[in-house]
Amino acid sequence: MQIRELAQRTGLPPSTIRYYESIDLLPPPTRQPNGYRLYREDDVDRLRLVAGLRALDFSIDDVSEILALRDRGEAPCRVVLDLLTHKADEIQRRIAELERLETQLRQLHRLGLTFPTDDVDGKSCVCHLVSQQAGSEEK
Amino acid sequence: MQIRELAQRTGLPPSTIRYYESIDLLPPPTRQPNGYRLYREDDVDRLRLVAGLRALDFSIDDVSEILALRDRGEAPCRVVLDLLTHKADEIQRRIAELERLETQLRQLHRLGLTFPTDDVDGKSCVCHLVSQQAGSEEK
DNA sequence: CCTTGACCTTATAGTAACTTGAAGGTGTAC
DNA sequence: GTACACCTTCAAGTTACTATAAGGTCAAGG
Repeated sequence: MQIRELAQRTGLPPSTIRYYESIDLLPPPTRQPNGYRLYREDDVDRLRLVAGLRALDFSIDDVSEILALRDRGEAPCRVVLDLLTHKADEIQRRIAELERLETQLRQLHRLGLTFPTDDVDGKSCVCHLVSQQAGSEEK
Repeated sequence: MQIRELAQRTGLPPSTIRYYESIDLLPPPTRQPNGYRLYREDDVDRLRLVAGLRALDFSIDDVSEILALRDRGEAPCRVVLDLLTHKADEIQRRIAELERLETQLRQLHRLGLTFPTDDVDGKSCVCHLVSQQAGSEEK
């Protein structure tokens, strides 16, 4: 099958498939006499695993590692399971962060509404509120 | 004050401050005879506004726009207020997405635990579950 | 035979927002 | 005089692609 069919069966655009090949995530496929890439059925499997992992927000590096295990004949399940937990925890933290952020934004908005919107001296302006965040935070 | 002090008072590393200058987000400061950058008090204010907006996840482009308004003597409050609401809505959507993702990850993990972890044929492996995501989704 | 259109190819650059590294100058303390 | 902590510029690296340019291939229709 040509690259377009592989693309359709995995949900990834051809450009991404070529990109994956260029970074050695996918092995170079055989070529037709005219130079076109020619894929086989198990390329679909492999790429579906990649697409699935990427949809779960795993990094390319994680995906590489999992594919490498798989290529060495080891079952990557244990590793994948660990990564799943890790990733879920990470996302939980990110959600908490974003929730804090959203609260802040809405609060600033409410506060901002109580100020005149054409005050340029910066003292009773929402910008003043925003500025105060800096310096009061660390990471 | 030198760049390090400005950095400490705004919570940004010196490299970021130089970067902001290089993309014209900050005006070039005066220089000491030895070539070192020399900042004034109101540079702290300006950079704190930038840091505050970035901490609220506003893009550099948004920040530029707000600073441009401020520099033209207009109060950016109305614009900032609009952006605040926009951004809060955006974050709300992102949170929903991440929550869906987290649920998926945990579910896969639970499912994965019910499978043998050393099965290489790929049929009863968590990898198989992951692969199935691709093709069944579209965007 | 020629053209149109849908494919395919490679290589290069652009995206966002920085960070890191190289290579070197400056200023002060011991 | 030599560590050391600053400072400087410039270039390249990061992440995961996407977009563009410039061109080759193939089948159908006129």
